[in-house]
Amino acid sequence: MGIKERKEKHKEDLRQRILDAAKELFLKDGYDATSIRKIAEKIEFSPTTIYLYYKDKADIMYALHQEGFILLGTQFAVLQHVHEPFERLKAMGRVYMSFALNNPDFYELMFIMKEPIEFVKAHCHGEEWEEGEQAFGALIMTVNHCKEVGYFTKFDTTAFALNIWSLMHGLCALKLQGHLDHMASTKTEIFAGDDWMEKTFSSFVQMLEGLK
Amino acid sequence: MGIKERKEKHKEDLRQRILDAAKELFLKDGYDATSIRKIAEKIEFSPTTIYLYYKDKADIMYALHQEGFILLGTQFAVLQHVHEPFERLKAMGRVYMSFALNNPDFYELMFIMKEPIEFVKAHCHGEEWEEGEQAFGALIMTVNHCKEVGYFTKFDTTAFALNIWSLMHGLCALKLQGHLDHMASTKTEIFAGDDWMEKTFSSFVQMLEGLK
DNA sequence: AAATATAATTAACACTGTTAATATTCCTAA
DNA sequence: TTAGGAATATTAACAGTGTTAATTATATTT
Repeated sequence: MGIKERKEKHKEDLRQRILDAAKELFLKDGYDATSIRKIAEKIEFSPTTIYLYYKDKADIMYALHQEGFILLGTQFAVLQHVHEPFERLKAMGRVYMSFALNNPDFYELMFIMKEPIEFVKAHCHGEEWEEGEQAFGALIMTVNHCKEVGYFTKFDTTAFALNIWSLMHGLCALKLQGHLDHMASTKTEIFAGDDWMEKTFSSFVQMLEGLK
Repeated sequence: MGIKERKEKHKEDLRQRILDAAKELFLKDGYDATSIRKIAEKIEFSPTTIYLYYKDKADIMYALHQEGFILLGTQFAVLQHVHEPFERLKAMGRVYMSFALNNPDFYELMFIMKEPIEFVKAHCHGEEWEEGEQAFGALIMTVNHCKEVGYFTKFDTTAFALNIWSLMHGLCALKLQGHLDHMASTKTEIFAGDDWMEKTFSSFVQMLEGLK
């Protein structure tokens, strides 16, 4: 039955081609401008064909959402080689920030938009979406390691990890949505100099260092 | 020329009626579901009439965005009566959190969505949008007052204020987009109990208290 | 009352996601 | 080899969206 396998492979191929086309459009023009019809045009198929391979637009975007988490996951994975826990924590912050700045569309899809997480809730009830949880798991672990070497000893691990994630996310989100730049350009007397993301992050690190 | 004035007033009235209809739909069904046609139907006018009073949809949403900032501003204004700076800072955090939870659609429009801030950039070049900046100004002032009574003395005021805003925004945004609840429901062993927003905020306050 | 300015409307454009019905292709069994 | 049936792809259509141009109705001024 080699023919059936080839059929299956062909089908899997087309599914991937749809995703690649979607990804290209998405990274170029963003979520809204990535329409089913444009994806179809890119792969030279009829728009409705796409619905034979993906449930709907949210399904396609969820697939990209997953790709994003895998990408962030691989960047986090490298940091497991940094043995000193606090150094690793700082490095994770830097990587998170870089990821957001270098992949703004992915970041938006992964952490800002509602659609993908609602798709998870609606269709992936149960075990799915390990990728996202893994990243948070890595943070929890690192905070615990930090506690072992004397940091944050008075704090609840989960609450502290949420603090860190909230701050990093808030900083990235405010930057990406243009709020930071807007403040810097209107409140010039207070926002002297530039790179306030870096300055804010440094200030946060300084804060954490005081908690040893 | 009393007639001309009445005409002007009538025109201003319709502008307000459009905004009220938009607000009602927006608070009920959110941004996307608030269409020009639905607004028009509500005020019993033709859809295109709306374009005689507002430039486009973003213009209407910017008006609501402003209303949101005025609402938050009034809630902040009350806190000026809290004299002890650190107490005031904590109260501001609580008010910010409550505002986000009680007015999720407003919060999204004000701090999460791109459209309104891009509308500001495109059309309100210059002096406009004091409301938003005022809220941040209040935070800067309070941080400075905290420094005067011995808090955060080693930190740059602007960077520290950005830290606080980032954390509060990140926490609210993660909550509103469903990320917090998702984590709590999948990582049950780590997220025992509930109200992790409150727990995270408490942890943050605990952190700030250590900086005296 | 006629001319003009203002206000509101209809019709249309160019899109969007999505579904039902139809056509085409391909593999299997007689 | 050919007929039947399943899988795949397409066309047509629905119900929307924001927005603009052209047209009509209303009110004001000359």
